[in-house]
Amino acid sequence: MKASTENRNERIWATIRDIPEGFVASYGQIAEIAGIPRGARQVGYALRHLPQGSKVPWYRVIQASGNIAFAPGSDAFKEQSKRLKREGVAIRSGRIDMKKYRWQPDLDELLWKPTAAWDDE
DNA sequence: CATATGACGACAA
DNA sequence: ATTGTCGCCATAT
Repeated sequence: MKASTENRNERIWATIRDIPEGFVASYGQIAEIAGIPRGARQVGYALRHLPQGSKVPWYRVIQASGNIAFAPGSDAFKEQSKRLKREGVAIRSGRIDMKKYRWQPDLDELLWKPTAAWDDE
């Protein structure tokens, strides 16, 4: 099987699982922490392939611009907005204030999961 | 091996 | 603030 591929997605999902409630992260940010610099689109790919019923907080991942990746008005868009608001993340005109809600992992936090940030081999 | 695709991102007009 | 272009990276055909 494609072990490398699955590992990549696993890493991405694991990283997303670390986003604390009430905060969000951009696709690029997740990619970087997961060890795939410039791999924002890969995060999108991984999310799109999320197994049903997974507990990964996919809705905490948004575009770097603060926008939700889904088309405004779409069901997915509504669902994501709903979940975020429920956690206390304010959405103004379909946009989120990154300055305020962007997840900023601490060094300590990263040290707890070294494999997520420093796996190069 | 060549193209097309996409839950992205940075930047120029 | 908006919109269009081009760059990126792994997959799918």
